[in-house]
Amino acid sequence: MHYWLFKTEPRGYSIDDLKRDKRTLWSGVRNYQARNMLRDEVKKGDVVIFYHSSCAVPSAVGLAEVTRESFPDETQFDSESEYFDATATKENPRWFVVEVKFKEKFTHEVSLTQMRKSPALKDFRLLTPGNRLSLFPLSKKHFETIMKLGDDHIGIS
DNA sequence: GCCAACGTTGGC
DNA sequence: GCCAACGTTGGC
Repeated sequence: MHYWLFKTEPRGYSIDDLKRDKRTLWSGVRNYQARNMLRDEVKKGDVVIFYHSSCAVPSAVGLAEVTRESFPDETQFDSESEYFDATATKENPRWFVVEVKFKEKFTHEVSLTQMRKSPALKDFRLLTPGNRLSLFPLSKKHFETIMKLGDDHIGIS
């Protein structure tokens, strides 16, 4: 079992949207490094931290679980879609999706600022300059540290 | 809106 | 294969 962080812009698709939908296909990934991980390494049962980016308070906001491993992203074949890719074919698809289901929305979100302050997250990928990958794996240690930052906040606010 | 840090594209 | 130009991401 592996841990992942998936970035999303809440204006586009938020943890509340996932909570409402229960399940969703993680479509629209159009970066080769992210694609390769999505296609080859994200496995059923893996745990996903949902991260809101490009918003007022960038934060880890909840958890999801992978319920289906990679298969072709239909949006690449849809000329109406913003994710359409004219070079992709059904026989040779270029982009992939996984399915995730909602697990929980954090009572206390863990902000990027909060994470930067944690010594245990010094080498966390999200915090390294220029990190632009929309998804990446994280260690159990980092996962547990983030969960603890949320727990520790209880009673302080 | 600014800008750093990328990734992608395309001419050569 | 190099690299300049351009586009995108995403925090601030």
